[in-house]
Amino acid sequence: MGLTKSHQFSLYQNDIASIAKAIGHPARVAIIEILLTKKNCICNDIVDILPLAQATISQHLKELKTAGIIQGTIEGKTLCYCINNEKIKLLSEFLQSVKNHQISCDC
Amino acid sequence: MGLTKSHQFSLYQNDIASIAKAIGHPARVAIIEILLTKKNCICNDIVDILPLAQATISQHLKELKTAGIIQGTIEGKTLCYCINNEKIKLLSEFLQSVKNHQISCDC
DNA sequence: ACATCATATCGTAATATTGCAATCTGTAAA
DNA sequence: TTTACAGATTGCAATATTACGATATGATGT
Repeated sequence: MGLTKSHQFSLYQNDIASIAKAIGHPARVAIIEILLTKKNCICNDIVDILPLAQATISQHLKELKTAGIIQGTIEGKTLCYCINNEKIKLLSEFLQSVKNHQISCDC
Repeated sequence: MGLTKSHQFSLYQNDIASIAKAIGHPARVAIIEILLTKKNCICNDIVDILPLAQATISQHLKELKTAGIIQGTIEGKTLCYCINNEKIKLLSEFLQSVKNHQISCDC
């Protein structure tokens, strides 16, 4: 036990969940916010900004990358990260449909 | 170690993260979808629909409730769950701002 | 009162996540 | 080539999550 039964759920449900899960940590929300303040790409000041060790941030970046939320390209000595809107859109549309399907509720 | 450094991040960042985290499991995405198919409230068929034990589903419902995504009211013998749009909106608006801030990127 | 049904809670095992120091890798400057 | 820097990876400890059987709780019907 303790193993998530992913195979029991649809591809879509797993996809939505993995995007949301990637956003589900304050450090990763912070990273996304930092990526937005920089014009487009950021070449890693993140370590200086956030109160976490370099190894930890590298790990969080990897998770965001694995979930497809950010992309990184090597640019000489440094890495250049930016947000991939595809996944953001997918989750956004899911939330939109939740809002739309919502009917008056007495709860 | 192993303890998330929540206090190092803003209330907003923690809030967004906890909403996303709650959605970050396929079973919980499935539960949300089920709640949408029922007109407004659902009086627990979830256990019959999902391939998980009753205890597990109860736990997932609790997490969604703790995150503020769903609300439950007792209705005689059964419980009546429905979605609370406030939190959905908050995360939705965050994603919207991510999309809006996005500027052309060469990555 | 008793049985029944719907859910919650407890206890526990398996697995995943978080965080960091230390170390490795690859690029660029000296 | 040596040095220095930016990141990634590894190894490990602490903690959290997932899942479920068993049991508790609480309301309804008999």
